[in-house]
Amino acid sequence: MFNLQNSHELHHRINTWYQHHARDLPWRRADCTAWGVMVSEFMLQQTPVNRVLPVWEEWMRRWPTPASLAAEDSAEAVRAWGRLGYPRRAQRLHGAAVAITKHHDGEVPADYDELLELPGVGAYTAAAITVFAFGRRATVIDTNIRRVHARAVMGKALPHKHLNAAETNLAEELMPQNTAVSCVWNASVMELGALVCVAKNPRCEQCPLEDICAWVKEGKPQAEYTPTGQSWHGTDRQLRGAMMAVLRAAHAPVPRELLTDFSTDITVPDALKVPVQDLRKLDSSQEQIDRCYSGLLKDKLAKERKDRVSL
DNA sequence: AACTCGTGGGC
DNA sequence: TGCCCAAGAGT
Repeated sequence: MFNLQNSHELHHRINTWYQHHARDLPWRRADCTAWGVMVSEFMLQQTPVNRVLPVWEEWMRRWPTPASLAAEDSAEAVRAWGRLGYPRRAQRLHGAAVAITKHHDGEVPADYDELLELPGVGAYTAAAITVFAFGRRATVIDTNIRRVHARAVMGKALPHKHLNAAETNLAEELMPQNTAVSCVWNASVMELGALVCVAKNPRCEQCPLEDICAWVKEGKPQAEYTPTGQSWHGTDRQLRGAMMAVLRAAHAPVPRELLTDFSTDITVPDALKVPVQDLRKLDSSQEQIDRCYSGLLKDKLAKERKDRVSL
């Protein structure tokens, strides 16, 4: 394990690397609002930067403040979310905008605990907004940071399956005391994990820590477990994703048949520009279809009458 | 604590 | 090609 007494060496190396290699992302610019940072953090949950960029730009243009989003129906948020995935994030972001408008005078709160109260904001997002939007001192822990810590400090190929107290304690111990330095540190470690210390085929020759990395020192031992893959083909998720595509394209309630009967040819109204090829590839049981249909209603991605569905 | 929730690029 | 995985949150 890396000697924590030398953590200032880590700070200096990684922060210096960041000065030269950080991407110029719009939500990192000085003129980006706290709301802009918040929107980016929601979109970046489990979604790569390159796919977020164009959607974020559109959202900022359309909803420059929490109040402007809160004034819309949540269905518009889900539509504007497009194919980013995990559409409940759009609902939660809309819900957070409503809460900010109602309880925080329309301003994104700067306090960690207040942020945590907002829908869709967990430990990571609350810390990220605290640090990146307000320049306050908080410990940011995401998948990139966990991986860098696991390798450089612990000498492991991957972090534990689930974030635990030991990892959290380590992250807090590694935090620079100085607030301004700590903010750069959080961004730097995350960026290093995103660009260099990546999950597969890490670019160690580009890493500022190569000569002191505990994992490299140990000869890059393999992971102690193999991550369980996320199933997709033939699952409810695939089917629900196809249904969501239909609902996003529709601006009026959709007949149940349009969502559930795609065993043969589907006649889609011209006004409804739907990627039906996604639907036709599916081979789902009626039971599965019903389950997904109910799930959409249950998730309030759809509502009201059960024979017609809308966002 | 373990599962579930979408989507698409990279290898 | 098929599998891996990505700035997590909620239950």
